[in-house]
Amino acid sequence: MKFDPVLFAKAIADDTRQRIMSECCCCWLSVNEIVEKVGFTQPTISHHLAILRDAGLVNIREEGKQTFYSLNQDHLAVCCGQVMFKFAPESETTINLKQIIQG
Amino acid sequence: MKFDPVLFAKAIADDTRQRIMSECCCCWLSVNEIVEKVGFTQPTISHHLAILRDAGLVNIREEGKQTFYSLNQDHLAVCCGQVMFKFAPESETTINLKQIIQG
DNA sequence: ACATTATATAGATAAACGTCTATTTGTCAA
DNA sequence: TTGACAAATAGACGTTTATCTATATAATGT
Repeated sequence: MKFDPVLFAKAIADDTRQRIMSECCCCWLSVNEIVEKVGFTQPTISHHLAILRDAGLVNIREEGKQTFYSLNQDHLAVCCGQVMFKFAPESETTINLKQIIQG
Repeated sequence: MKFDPVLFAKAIADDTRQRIMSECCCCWLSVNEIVEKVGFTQPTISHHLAILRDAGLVNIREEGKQTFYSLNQDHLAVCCGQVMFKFAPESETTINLKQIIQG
């Protein structure tokens, strides 16, 4: 369950995946709905969703034939925070963020 | 000067670059010092430093023959914040961060 | 001027990645 | 049980990327 900053960064380091993230940032979408919105083939979208899933960045809900995805905003925010703690420990923003989170 | 979340994510999405970032996170190092610490050839390190430079993630100081690099912690923190604002706008952490920065 | 040292750039190569088509798996309705 | 639909998986292919060796550029010391 340990945080892997390379896995996280690789997961978000692609234009198509960022478009998927934008589309299902704040709502649940089926794979087909994402396909229609993003404009690649269904296998390509499934491939990207698997990468986001492996990084823990999406919530998944199966419902009959369909599978719905939504972005896991909280985990994404945590990952960004971890990157800040690791690589920008002296930045004011990071120090303030740490105080918020820890109490 | 606009923020490009794909460029940023790609820049940090590599193990070697993250090792470089760790090494010169909080100090200035010459290219040769980074080469010794990270353990790849000098051209490989220069290649990665160029990618970090293009993403605005390093400060550069030329001094005679040598070039010193240090991680731009503030810009890194800003980029992480931008990713949070864009993809996790509803997360508590993001909302709190926004308040810190704006007020 | 020349040799030396530090860094950047060019070019080659192998591995990783993104996309596609084809197929498989699983669910539902008739 | 069959047919239709949704999603995942397999495999192929072209592009990008990370690394290396070789070379160029630039600064310093003799």
